[in-house]
Amino acid sequence: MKKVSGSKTVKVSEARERLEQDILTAAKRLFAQRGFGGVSLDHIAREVGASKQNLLYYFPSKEELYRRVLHGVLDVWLSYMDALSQRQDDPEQALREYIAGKLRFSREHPDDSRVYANEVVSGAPIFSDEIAERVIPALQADVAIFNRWAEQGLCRPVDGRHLMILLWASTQVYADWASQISLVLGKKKLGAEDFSAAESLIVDMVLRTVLVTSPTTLTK
Amino acid sequence: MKKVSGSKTVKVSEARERLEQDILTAAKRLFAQRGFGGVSLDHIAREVGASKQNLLYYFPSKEELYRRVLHGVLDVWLSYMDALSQRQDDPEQALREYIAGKLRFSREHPDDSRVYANEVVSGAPIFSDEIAERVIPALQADVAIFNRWAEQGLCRPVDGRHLMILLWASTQVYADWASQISLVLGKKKLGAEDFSAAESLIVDMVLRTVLVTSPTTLTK
DNA sequence: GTCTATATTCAGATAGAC
DNA sequence: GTCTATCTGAATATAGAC
Repeated sequence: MKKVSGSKTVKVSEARERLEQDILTAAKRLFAQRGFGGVSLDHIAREVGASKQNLLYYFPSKEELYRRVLHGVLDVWLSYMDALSQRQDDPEQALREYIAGKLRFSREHPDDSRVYANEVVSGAPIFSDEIAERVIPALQADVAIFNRWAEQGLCRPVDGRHLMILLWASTQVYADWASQISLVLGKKKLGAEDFSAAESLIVDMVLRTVLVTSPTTLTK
Repeated sequence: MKKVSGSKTVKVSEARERLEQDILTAAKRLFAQRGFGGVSLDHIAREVGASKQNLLYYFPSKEELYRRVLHGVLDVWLSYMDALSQRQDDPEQALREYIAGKLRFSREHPDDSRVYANEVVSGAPIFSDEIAERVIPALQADVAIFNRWAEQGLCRPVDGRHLMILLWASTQVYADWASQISLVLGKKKLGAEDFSAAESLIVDMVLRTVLVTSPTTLTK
């Protein structure tokens, strides 16, 4: 459809895709906030100025819409966590970039993070297959890279699996728990300075724990 | 009612309290798994072998039931996080006990942790007042204790607020993300050995980061 | 593609008999 | 306290006109 050259067909198709995207975006925000069961099609439809019948023209069912949202979320999630494999020769730099990337994800895509969190907290009833097939291999690849560093004597031999768990936990919390963190920090919304304070601390802790040699720059 | 000495009244009252507790427990498990919007009164009622009308005799509405569940969850949550204030003279021991306590909470009360997580991820629409009144002061007290240690030179001057955030994130993740962590560790259910591995790593990282003097026992 | 109309099921909640 | 019956609204989903 996209490649049809008749200008009218293209226009219609573009409009269609725009609405489809709008629906996905609105659905993502609402699912992030209230979970699958807490959102109605009517609610999503009103958000994009359409009717729920119209919405069911684009997506065959609510669950299918949710799957589509989750699928997109996973794409984004995974795209932010390939830093370890990119700098396989330099643990310090790789870890720094990994932490920075995951925090950037929390900052730039909080709704994606929350949809994912909602699904995992619920035991991933709908998406366990895709998580097992796409997320777990990626995580295990990171663990493997870390373990290789340890074998090569580039890192202290800490448990790579638990280290990775700690890394997502401490970075994603800035998206998923933003409401409570705001209260603790005494501000309405988290800002760039909060994310960089978080980054400093996490990097500091991780490098102190895993590096054999003294890292290049740490707080004194 | 509880103090009435007539045996019949006591019995009835006991039965009533038992059912009320059963409802609260079942509701907690279901809310933990599917969030407020994902659970119906019918669902909860079936779980305890009662009718939903009967359930509404004990609790005036679904939201009120949810509030009661959340209130109980908060009691438990807070009871596991007063370790810092208990050992104000000894940062190392206090931090060790705090981490151990929070991990014990994740292990012993995963549903409580998940109900709380669900509520916070959703932006705490129903419970923000109680969180602001009960949780935040407790957290700020911990931050204050930590900052005092830093002033006294007992700890390095890291940001106490972000340190506390990292501490709940890295401990609660073992309850809230259990389904995904199980997949990474390649086992059906998390066991004692997984929690102690987590504890070792977290304690190791925190002590390396905040202590001025060398801690008593760390991995080499 | 979007609209009106509607089928159907299920939700939370209430009333009243026992 | 628990039951049957019922109200009311909302939810997902479908059918058919335009």
